[in-house]
Amino acid sequence: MLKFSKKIDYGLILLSKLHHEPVSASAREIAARYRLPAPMVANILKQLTGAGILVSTRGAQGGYELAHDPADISLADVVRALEGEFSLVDCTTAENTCQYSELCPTHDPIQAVHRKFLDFMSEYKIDEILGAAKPFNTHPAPSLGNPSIGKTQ
Amino acid sequence: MLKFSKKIDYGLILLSKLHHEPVSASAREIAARYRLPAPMVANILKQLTGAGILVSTRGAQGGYELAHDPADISLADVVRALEGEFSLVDCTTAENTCQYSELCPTHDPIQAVHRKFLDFMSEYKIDEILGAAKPFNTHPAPSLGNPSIGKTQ
DNA sequence: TTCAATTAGCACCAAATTGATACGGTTTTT
DNA sequence: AAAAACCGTATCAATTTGGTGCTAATTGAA
Repeated sequence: MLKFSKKIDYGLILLSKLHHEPVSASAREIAARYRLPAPMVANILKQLTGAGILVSTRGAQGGYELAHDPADISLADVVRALEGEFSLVDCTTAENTCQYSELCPTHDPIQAVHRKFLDFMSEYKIDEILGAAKPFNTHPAPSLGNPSIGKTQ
Repeated sequence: MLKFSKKIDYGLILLSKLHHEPVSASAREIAARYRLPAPMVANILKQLTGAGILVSTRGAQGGYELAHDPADISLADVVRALEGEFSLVDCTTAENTCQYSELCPTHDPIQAVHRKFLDFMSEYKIDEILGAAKPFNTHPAPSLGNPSIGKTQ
């Protein structure tokens, strides 16, 4: 489906937190603050670190910080870090060239749509997102810790 | 994940076919032509008809045709017809207002991203897609009938 | 008027993906 | 040493997706 996964949803919240409170914060702290599932938060932070978006400090008093200015990180970077190379349809990647591309009547135009989505996300730097985000969350969230309550369909 | 479902992928192929060969075509015919799974094609055509994008004629010699000029049908219409109202995250729809929107630091900016995606898809009329599509497929496709071969990840 | 073609509307199932958890290992500070 | 914290990986349940099947209603044609 055409939807952000929870990982991306959560990931943007975590980046927002790290941007507005630029002190090294541990996974446990952040999870507690936003009442998000702790192991998920840990996994997401690990992936963002692996992708070079965050830097980590190990050991006691360790934690995570932004590795770059948020103006240098695009939405596409975050998506790539958390769910792999963006691909609107399976036949967009070079290694997995669709063997029917010559026959498929919509191959070329769908590639064009793919590129437009990718360009949009690549130009959309997360400082735009984080800048508009509320600085931080004074009240700890209530019982359920899910920022996207209210299932669609 | 941020990806077109097969339904949308197939749906665009079917629309392309109905545009370039504007005679009423049956689900079986189209499925056979593009070597797509027949029941899937039938379901997709039914959904597109229900959404008013196609018109159907029942009975022998029946089939489907485009209901409108492709310049009047947007990518958003097709997505909505085949996988319901577009929603980048769960808390975008009015009925399902996220009860934590006041607390969630990224609620507002993510809504903005959602609207940008929706606007893009609403302005993207499918005549742009179908116009660039190859008129039709002279060779019947080989054995496997999947236009998106080559799985990503 | 009967028959075959075809859409309509379900209900169903299996495979893939996602959301979430667990655990043992390594690094660093105190 | 011990505690805090990250790292890697493996696992598991729930959801979604891709795909199928069946029965009824409709229509054109033999």
